[in-house]
Amino acid sequence: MSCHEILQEKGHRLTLQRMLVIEALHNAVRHISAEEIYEELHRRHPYANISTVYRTLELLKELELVTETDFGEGRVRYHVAEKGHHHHLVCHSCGRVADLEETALHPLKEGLLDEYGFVADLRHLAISGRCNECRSGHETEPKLRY
Amino acid sequence: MSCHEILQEKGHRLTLQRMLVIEALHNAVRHISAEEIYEELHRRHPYANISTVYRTLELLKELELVTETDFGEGRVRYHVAEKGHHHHLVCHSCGRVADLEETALHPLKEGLLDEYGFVADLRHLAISGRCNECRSGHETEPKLRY
DNA sequence: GTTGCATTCGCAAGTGGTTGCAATAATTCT
DNA sequence: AGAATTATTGCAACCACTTGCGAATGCAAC
Ligand SMILES: [Mn+2]
Ligand SMILES: [Mn+2]
Ligand SMILES: [Zn+2]
Ligand SMILES: [Zn+2]
Repeated sequence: MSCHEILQEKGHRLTLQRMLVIEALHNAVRHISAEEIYEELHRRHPYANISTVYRTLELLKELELVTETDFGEGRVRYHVAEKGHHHHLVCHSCGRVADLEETALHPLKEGLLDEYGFVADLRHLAISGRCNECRSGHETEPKLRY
Repeated sequence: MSCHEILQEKGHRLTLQRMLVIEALHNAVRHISAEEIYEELHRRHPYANISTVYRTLELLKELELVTETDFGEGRVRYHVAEKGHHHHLVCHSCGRVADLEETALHPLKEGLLDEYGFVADLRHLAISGRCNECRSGHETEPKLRY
């Protein structure tokens, strides 16, 4: 079911602002920031305010329609949930961002459940560290791809 | 070796401001915020500015003398590394904060190293989710203990 | 269509944290 | 000790994000 439908079904209004935020999220190639979403929104609706972007993102997060990920940039990035749940390995040395299957964290999730009865909420995580390329001395140019 | 000694050894100056920040960190019972550190600093050095607190914390993080943890409060908390490295389970339902042995994340760390050659930097993590008490319906009063 | 009510929005102010810059303080050199 | 050099600080402005509030909007009842 689409974001639009879920929003309406739960009794939220499908305003132009919200539709444009959702569209920006869907059009994003990878992970998009609030500021980038706002740029899209502002182009087509100049009176819109960035606080509406943040409020819409908050709502979409609550409904689990988007995930929020902190890549350590000083700003956070968003991704529509229906495009898939994966995690990331962020190298603090070269800046490279690698994808990590969601299943890579299943053992941890199960361990916390078995030993602590704790249901961990691990979605769209960014784990920082040092990547294989940097460790083996092949210092390549940092290519940030969020 | 103490924070003071390591700081000086690496050629950093041991100013009154820095000593008071370090003292506040050491006196803290659990995890202390920048604002709380600043209150201590300001009491004994009224001209000091909070940006000095942030800059000192930044320096101590780089030297791996303190760890930073985001408990999801909207502000971040600090802990001197020599008091021990543990992680936390934060319940988003009741607010309870439980300690998690560092070893609980060792399997993940090893898995990432073996399969991706990635050396993950997992220190003083806060994992959010739903705790055992909340899951079993015994809704107790939320006791935040950072 | 008009009225009434709840939701959403724009705006401005606030929060936690960072940064550029000029003044100050510590360290090194003479 | 005094001068030159460098690190550190205080201050103000800024950044990402949040929030209170009054105005606008959407929606349902008449
Ligand atoms: Mn992703
Ligand atoms: Mn801790
Ligand atoms: Zn790397
Ligand atoms: Zn709980």
